[in-house]
Amino acid sequence: MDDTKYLITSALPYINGQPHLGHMVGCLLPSDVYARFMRQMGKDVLYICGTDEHGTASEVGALNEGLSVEDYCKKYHDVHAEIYKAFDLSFDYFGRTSSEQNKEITYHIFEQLDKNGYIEERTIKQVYSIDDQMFLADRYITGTCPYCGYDKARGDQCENCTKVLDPTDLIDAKSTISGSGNLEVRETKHLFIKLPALEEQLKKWLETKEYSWPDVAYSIAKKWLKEGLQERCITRDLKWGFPVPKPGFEDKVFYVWFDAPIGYIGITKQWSDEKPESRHWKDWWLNAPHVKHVEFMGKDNVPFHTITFPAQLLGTQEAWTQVDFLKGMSYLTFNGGKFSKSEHRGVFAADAVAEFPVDYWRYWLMANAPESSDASFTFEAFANTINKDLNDVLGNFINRVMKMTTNNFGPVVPQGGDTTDEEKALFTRMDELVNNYTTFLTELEFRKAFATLREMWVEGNNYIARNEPWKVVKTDQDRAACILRTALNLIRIYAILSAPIMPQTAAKMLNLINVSSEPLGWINEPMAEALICLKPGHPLCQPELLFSKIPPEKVEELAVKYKEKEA
RNA sequence: CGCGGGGUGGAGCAGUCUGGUAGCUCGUCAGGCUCAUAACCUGAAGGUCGUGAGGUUCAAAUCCCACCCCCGCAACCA
Repeated sequence: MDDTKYLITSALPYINGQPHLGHMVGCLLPSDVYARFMRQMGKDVLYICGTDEHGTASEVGALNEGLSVEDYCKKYHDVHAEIYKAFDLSFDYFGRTSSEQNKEITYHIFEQLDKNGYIEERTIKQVYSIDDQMFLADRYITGTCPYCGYDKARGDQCENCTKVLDPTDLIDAKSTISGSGNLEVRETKHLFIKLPALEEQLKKWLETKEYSWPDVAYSIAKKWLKEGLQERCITRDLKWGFPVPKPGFEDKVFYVWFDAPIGYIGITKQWSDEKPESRHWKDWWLNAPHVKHVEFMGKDNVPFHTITFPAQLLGTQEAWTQVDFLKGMSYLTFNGGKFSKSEHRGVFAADAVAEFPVDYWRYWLMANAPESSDASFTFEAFANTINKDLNDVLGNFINRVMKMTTNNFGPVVPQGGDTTDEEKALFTRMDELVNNYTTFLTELEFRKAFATLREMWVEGNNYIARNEPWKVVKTDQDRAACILRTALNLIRIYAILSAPIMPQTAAKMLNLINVSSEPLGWINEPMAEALICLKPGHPLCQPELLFSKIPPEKVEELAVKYKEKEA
């Protein structure tokens, strides 16, 4: 008996701002599809996500909206939660990094690191904004680049000439928060995690992942180690965050990237605290060798999940669950460029669900997921796929089979006829495809998986076209009954296999053929059995269209509306 | 400058690790069918795989070298 438990986490979306399609496809959707798939496979799954709330950006965001940071974060936490619910993300718990539970675990991990000698104090010089009454991260300072004269150079780097800068290099430096030029350099004391001391341990651990992690993830991690790790500052001079529990640092908080990944653990504890009698967070995180941790994230997050967070855990010298498999996604671009909130370019998740059914988005995004390289979203491509794959191939198959059946045999699975070589050929082909599909999903090869799912739909149309039941029914009722019965059984298979990517559509499909969606398992038996599951006489519902096409006018309208094309 | 990823028929991708007559989806064209959402099925045309009359090899999209282009990263933005 397989007692492996699967801990599935999606990178925690940052609280500040609305999630867009890039966020959805970068970690949220793939993790959901995987979690749903694994649950259908009968695995013990815990799927965790939440909002990442600390950092300067929330403080600034709150300031701009005239809210306290607490209220601001609460507000946007709810916004995120609502959107993800609309996208049918099936989190077991959607928590917050600002929770008490996360604070508790962050403190514990910090104290262990400190006790084990992995923390050191350093005094650094940092720019202080007198008018903002706060220290500014280099990013939050702009001025004129001393090398190229670009007047919007940031304190860490000039985007124009790409030179790496020190904020004190800037001419006429200003705070991006208030615009004030009233800045001065002050000394400030901070805590650093001694990553170099953990380098050897980390390297050893990482090497065990060479063949199980995707190339992108492994090579990014290896690059960091190759260049040599540096001590990393884990505290900040901010008000919003967890106060540092160390004498002399009470007025500082932890750096957002210190407590954000710990959030996976803290949120698990939020989950278990709701039902302490039956849920135990430690079963998933501490001394839990049977847990496989699968993480999903965008490629920008990879170093934090492969280097800094694992190092934090290693340094405690406790047996925390580390990442076993990690799926790093590339970026989805909008018409070749970046999604940009400030320029209103791109489609935000909330817009998306207002325009089309969620399953359209889920299907398109996953079938075209940016796995090996960045992918581009355009409404034209989107409409193309929805019209072709969902309407013409899948939707039409279901509709033609349902109508032909009810018109000729009434609303029941027809009786008569025995399986012939035609059906046996179909069984063989479908066995192969289902097997491939399951393997691709297990290995998180999403594009390949959904191309295979589509192939199964095509196979259904193929079977119908070859056997021509509309002709046969005039001469041989029994044979026609067998063909349609087999086709109706295909609908059941399609529903079950489509459920991870299109849960609502899958439920509708099962409704049409009067099959309960509870519990929803996987197809593990051979097709010779699976395709005779619906027996003659089983009642059917009235045919109903599952999808509708996106007309060219709509594509044009949306392209303009979302500035894919200039109006 | 450095690092990572990418550059394959009109579009989007697979194949590259383990070298051996270039594959898939869309689109296009032709045919079939008419049960079905003018949907479905079949077939065809179309590329020599960023560049180099580079290297290795009997053989390179696949290995090596140089260069070009695109995207991203560069550790106090998350």
